[in-house]
Amino acid sequence: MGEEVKMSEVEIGGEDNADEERVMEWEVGLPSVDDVTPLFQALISPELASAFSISPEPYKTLLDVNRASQNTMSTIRGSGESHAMSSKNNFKSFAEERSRDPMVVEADDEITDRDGSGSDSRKLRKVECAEEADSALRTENPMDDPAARTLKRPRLVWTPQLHKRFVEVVAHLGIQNAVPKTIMQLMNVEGLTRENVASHLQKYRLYLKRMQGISGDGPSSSDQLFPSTPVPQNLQEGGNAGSGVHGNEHVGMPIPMPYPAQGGMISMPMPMAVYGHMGMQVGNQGDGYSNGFDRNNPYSMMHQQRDWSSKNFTNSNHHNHVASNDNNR
DNA sequence: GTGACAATAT
DNA sequence: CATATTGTCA
Repeated sequence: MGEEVKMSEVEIGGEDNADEERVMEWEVGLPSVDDVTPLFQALISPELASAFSISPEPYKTLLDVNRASQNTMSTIRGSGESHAMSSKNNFKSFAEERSRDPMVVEADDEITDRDGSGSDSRKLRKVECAEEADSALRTENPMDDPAARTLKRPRLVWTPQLHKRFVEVVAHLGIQNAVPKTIMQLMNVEGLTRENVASHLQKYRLYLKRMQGISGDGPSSSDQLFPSTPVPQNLQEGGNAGSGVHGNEHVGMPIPMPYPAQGGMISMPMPMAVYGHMGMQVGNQGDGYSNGFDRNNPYSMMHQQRDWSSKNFTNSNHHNHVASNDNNR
């Protein structure tokens, strides 16, 4: 009890950084397949990756961890709410201004080489700095343990990539076999809990139900089940950690992903496709294959609600929720 | 005040 | 495991 009252998030008003309004309806925003088709282009060809022997997840070096934790500020909104706010609202201004500004083109961040050497001058960068500092303030506590396990983990944000992964897995399992536990395992995304999946699955099912109920324009009309996951082209593939090379640590390849995919994308896709912002975390930039979500930290996004349908640009700063790359499974 | 998400409880 | 409820944010 004490002061769980949020200090002044409302009065700040800066919270509206990017999510102006959520349009909802996943289908919305998904143009016709025709529209998206031409846009097709893989960020990095799997073969190319293989050719270069790019490893998805070689190993977690101390450096990585360190870096990750550094960038992994995350506003742990579950536990400590009070302290964080004060300094946060400071850079909030930037966020607000930026997001409101329609011509925010400079947001185009290149993930190519940004180890933070000396190319920081963007406002965004500044924001990051602020966040960083902020997190530092909170994080400098005695517990040096990078894992921060027992702490409540931040709210999971289902990024398009993550969702895509989810859908794929469900598709492969078949709706009938798609149960939280299995899905979670197949997704093989560390940090993802069964609860997370269950919750999302619930929503997903609702979505499916809604779809077939209404309209009937479903893929197969009476046949329930869902879309073959058209999977948006841009983020398509690549997200999969296992490019075939070196099996993952344990468990090994989760999903073979046999499925057709681009060959016959049907219809009724998911919403999360078009929007290409992503200010993904860091941590694996060196790997060279940073494309989609990291199989290690599903939480790499900004704060909480999604703007998937909204403006895609806005790279956003939001807060970074993140939960270190650790999990207590 | 409403809607939506994710988390949590049943 | 599925569903219902709650909490939080925009």
